[in-house]
Amino acid sequence: MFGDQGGRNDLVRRHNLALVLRRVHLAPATRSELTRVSGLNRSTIGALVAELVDRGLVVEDEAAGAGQVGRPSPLVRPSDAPVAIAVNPELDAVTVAAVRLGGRVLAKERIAFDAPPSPEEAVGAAAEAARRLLPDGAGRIVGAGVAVPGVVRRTDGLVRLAPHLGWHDVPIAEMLAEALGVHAGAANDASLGAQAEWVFGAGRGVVDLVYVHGGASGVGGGIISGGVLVSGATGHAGELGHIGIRRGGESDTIGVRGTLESEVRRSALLQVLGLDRADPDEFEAALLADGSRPVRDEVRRQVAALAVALASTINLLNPSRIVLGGFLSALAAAAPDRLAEAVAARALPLPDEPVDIRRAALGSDLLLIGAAELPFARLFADPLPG
Amino acid sequence: MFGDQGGRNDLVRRHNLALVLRRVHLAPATRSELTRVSGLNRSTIGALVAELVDRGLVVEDEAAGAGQVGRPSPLVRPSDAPVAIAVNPELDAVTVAAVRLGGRVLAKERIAFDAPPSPEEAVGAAAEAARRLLPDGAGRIVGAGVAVPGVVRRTDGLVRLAPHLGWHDVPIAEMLAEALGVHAGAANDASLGAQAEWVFGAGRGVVDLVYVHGGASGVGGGIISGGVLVSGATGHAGELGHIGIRRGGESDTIGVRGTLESEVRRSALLQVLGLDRADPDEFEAALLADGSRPVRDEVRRQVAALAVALASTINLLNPSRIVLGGFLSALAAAAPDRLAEAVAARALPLPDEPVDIRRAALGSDLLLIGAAELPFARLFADPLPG
DNA sequence: CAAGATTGTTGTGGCGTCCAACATAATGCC
DNA sequence: GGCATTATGTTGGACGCCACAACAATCTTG
Repeated sequence: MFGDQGGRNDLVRRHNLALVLRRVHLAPATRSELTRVSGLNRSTIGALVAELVDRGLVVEDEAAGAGQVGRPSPLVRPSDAPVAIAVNPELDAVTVAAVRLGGRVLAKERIAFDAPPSPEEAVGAAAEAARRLLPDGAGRIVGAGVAVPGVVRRTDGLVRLAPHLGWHDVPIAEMLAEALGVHAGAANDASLGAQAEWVFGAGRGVVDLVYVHGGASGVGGGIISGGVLVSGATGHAGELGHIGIRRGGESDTIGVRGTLESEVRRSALLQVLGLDRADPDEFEAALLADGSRPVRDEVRRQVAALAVALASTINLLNPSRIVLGGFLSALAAAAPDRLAEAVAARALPLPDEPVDIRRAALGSDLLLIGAAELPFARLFADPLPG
Repeated sequence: MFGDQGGRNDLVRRHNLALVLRRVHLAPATRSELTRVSGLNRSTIGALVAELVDRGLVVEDEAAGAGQVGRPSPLVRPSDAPVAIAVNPELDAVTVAAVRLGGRVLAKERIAFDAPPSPEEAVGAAAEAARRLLPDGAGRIVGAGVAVPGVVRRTDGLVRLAPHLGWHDVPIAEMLAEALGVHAGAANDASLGAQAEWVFGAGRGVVDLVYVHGGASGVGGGIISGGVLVSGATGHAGELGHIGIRRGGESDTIGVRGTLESEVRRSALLQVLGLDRADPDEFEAALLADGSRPVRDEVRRQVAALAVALASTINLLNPSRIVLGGFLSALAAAAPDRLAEAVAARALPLPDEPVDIRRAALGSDLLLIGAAELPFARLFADPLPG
């Protein structure tokens, strides 16, 4: 908690405030629940909650008593006031949302583009949308976060490389902070998706988790180890798409051959399905419905490739759960047993410690919820000035 | 630091004691240096050091003043009294050592075996050796650690699988604790080697590190992320040997084909070198001296395979440094540029953030120093009762 | 409606660190 | 050699934070 620094007493206070706030962010809880999970004294929890209420970060509902004996404990829920601006630039659009604590998407807007938006266009669209989404007094913006389809340096939100957008060394966080007047962060989209699934989705409560996201343009992911997001030295850990799984093969988006991303592609599945484009639900329905030979073969091929990469990841990181998102979720649904068997065949032979492979639980708001976690994480790190 | 628990004042004290002790364990430091790195007050550092001295964990040397203006600051060094027992069972021997804080190997003993030692034999040999290494009053045993060539559950030191020793679900830590009368831990040998290189070797000061160890029986490793050893859900993260890198190929020690361990093998190098067996120095000398075609080809083949696995690991974890130990150190030395280029070709194209690939710095004491870190880590977690 | 149970509230005490003033011990200049 | 300067150890008092205990509040149960 204090890192390499010496701990002072006021840091204890900050830590405990963050603990309560983060817990309430995960899910509303009564004061007595907070007391139990934190191990702190009732009186201390009372003081902490009171301070957070003072700061406008949480609210207390009187209602609670659900048939329990004893004095009812007030339910502590995140306040509606603090709002994070989440931005997700893509090939053909920029999506902007206002997100409340608890991962509640308050309002969302999609601004279409004909060509990939430039950084300036994306920031401009985000700033305008933010003003529309949050008319005066509708909330207090605590920060902003950008989910970028590319390699992002997490420390300062510099987009090192976003091939599909054509961005290269773009200080997107800085630009957005300038435009909005609040602090902004940026990170890889799949890595933020991982965080969202971890906090609110299929990875809830799990401490060692790997999330793998299959997007139209490639495969990415995120790693949570010991309850902490693994960011790596410069913050772009989690690039599962570039795991090497075979010799030769086709090239992926960064020109490397035989990687997960070059073998497991949504476009190849669309092709055998005879579809031009499809939204996630249509895609999955088509994949499950079509039992033709070419589709079965392609699914088998891709599941086998995915299994190699997952097994490598499992042997490397020993997660207790793997969450598959994007089109990988549909791919896994098309052959779940085959996938599980292929993974088990290549992973360490510990049959009584099987890895739990699941489908992502969050829908289209995934990346926006994840992007909002960037400013919220800052809030948790130091709840008071916010 | 406090995990999910609420922080209390006495935990701050414990944290700060551990901070000082761990820092002194890394390298002796003056009190003023401790003040600077911790950010704590002079008076607080004084009190913390005094308490650690009281407990017999550190000592203060009067000498220090190296031409500096001002009152000289006493040098704080780890005490000689606390000793950890380190045990490393292998195919043909059990090595036991007494290790002091600071990673100083006080005494070492190798007990030879004709057949792989059984758990009982290994523990018996360790207990006997410990008595010989530490006659009465030569120190206070703070705990024991076992470096096992196999898959070990870190939480309780259960050997899940050690194929070369023929061990399966052996509670080795428990057995050793029973025999020695102190707490004992156990972990995978390569993972402990990673920790040793991180603390005292080529990974010193680095916060995001991957260590890869090439042993006679296979390839293993360890991951440090954000200054914390990644242990995974059950503590056997770091099995780099079983990363899949190609289709087909030979089987590795757990029967999977086309893994790093099946492609990069010491025995294959020994074979082309025409050697039956060789110690590490002889092996490296022979590899560097022999420029014949078969040797060059085999080195190239293995370097290429290693590069695929390293690049996958880099893309997954974004470490700032990779340390190669065991025979991989010699392999890298035989073709350093080729390795660097092959890795760069498959890693994310960020040429200004190159990964620093280095050879291990610690010698034959690596695993013993790493094993000793297990009990020492416990000591740091709670310095007082120890 | 009373007993029992659980939780919020309040005031006191202990613990750990910071701070400021003072003491100590080196260097550097004369 | 003596004195100013500088850096650090040492000591006592103050502040902040949490635990604890006693009391108050409010529910369920019979």
